[in-house]
Amino acid sequence: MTTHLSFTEENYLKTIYHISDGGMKSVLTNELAEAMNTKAASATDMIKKLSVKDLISYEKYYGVNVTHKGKTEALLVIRKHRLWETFLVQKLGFHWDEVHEVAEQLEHIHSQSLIDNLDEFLGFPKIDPHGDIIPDSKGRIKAQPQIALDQLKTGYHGVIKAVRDSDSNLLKYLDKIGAHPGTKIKVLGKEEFDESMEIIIRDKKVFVSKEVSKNILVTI
Amino acid sequence: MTTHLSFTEENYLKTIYHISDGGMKSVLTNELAEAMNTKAASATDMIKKLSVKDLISYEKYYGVNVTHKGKTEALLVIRKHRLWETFLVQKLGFHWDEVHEVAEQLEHIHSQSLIDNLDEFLGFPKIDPHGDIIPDSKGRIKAQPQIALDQLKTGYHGVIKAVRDSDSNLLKYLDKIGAHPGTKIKVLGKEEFDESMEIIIRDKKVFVSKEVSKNILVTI
DNA sequence: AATATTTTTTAGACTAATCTAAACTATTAT
DNA sequence: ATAATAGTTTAGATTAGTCTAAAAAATATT
Repeated sequence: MTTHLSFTEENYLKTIYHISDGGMKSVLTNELAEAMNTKAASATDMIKKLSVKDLISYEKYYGVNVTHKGKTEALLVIRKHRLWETFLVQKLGFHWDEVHEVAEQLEHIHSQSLIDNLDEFLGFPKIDPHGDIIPDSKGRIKAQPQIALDQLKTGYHGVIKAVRDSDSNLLKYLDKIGAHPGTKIKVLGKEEFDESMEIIIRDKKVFVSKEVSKNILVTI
Repeated sequence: MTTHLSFTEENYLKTIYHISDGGMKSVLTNELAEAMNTKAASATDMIKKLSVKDLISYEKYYGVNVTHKGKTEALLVIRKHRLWETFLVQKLGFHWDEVHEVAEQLEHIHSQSLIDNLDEFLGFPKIDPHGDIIPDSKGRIKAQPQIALDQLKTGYHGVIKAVRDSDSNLLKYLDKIGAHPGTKIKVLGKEEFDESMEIIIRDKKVFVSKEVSKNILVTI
């Protein structure tokens, strides 16, 4: 069933899935190269490889995107990543800003029973420490109606659902202001000049920059 | 401190450590190639690489062995392997004959805090599911006075301490006869012609072949 | 001691993933 | 519409790890 992919192939595929917003928009060669920290020439080569394996669709000089098969494979890698992150935080006492790098390695371990047993050991969690939904064992995920905080209108309430970026500094900052998945917030107002916004979080007023607000995903 | 080694370098080094009995005897190129499932030419190349890095000592046309530095590095990989095996059995419900392949992958994850936290999570175990001693975080290991069962004289008692091979079929067989680390045994006699031996284990008489008895490590 | 056999090393080639530099295609601006 | 620019692909090299085949060194046999 599951095509055997190399470490590198899995990483490219996962990245295409992510920067295409789960297959919603196509990805340009340069975008992919930048996201992978390689050069465009390398991205072109890998695009050809993944294309031959029917994991992405690709038309020369235009963007690429995941096929149905590629999407499933990508989600299975993401599933592993998120289960490992959950393990690291819940069982090994890691902080949510420390788990990304290690999970990047662990997600490539190939063993069906390992991931099945890990899932069971963790009690079949639905979300990871950053609030992201963990795909099921078939590589399926139910989209949640989330919007980025910067899209939320003044006066509205919301609940933080997830954090888009896994950058350690961002996560440490969110800790400081008390912004975790599950936390309720309210938008008090926005500044025109820098698009920063004032919000209420745990009864405190906080100003957050556009950089921050666009990385916080909320439901209304 | 820790030299950065590739996946393959770590595997070669670990194998050299193992088949040299922890540095006790030197390893021939062909032996190494066979143990690694590669060809002698590949072994020669890797021997040169590890030699330049001062992990093994090597004189052309003679065997190789680990240096002090190489021994420590090998033991740190073995530490990871054994901690992961312990995790898989104790926490994820794996059986002791199912963990080797997965641990072979997990042992190459590079993260000091991961292994430190795992060790703590497991309660700083001293031995793995096969009875092998887990090296400490500095790559040190205390040799235990163990002998292979086939060396134990008729009439003597012993306690199983570890199993040398991680072959799944051997482990399943040992399960069947009740031979686990900690189990007491007594040698009733040996057959000259095939070197099989009769032992008492959990109050039952069992005949074990030379193949089996040389893979069971005991203390008297 | 000379020859045969075994073992090890070298030489040269292959694959996966990467790079730089050059060539090619598409888009934008005038 | 054509030139300039931006983006993509190709061509050719490089590195790590592997291979086969041939050469070299050590060991065994007579």
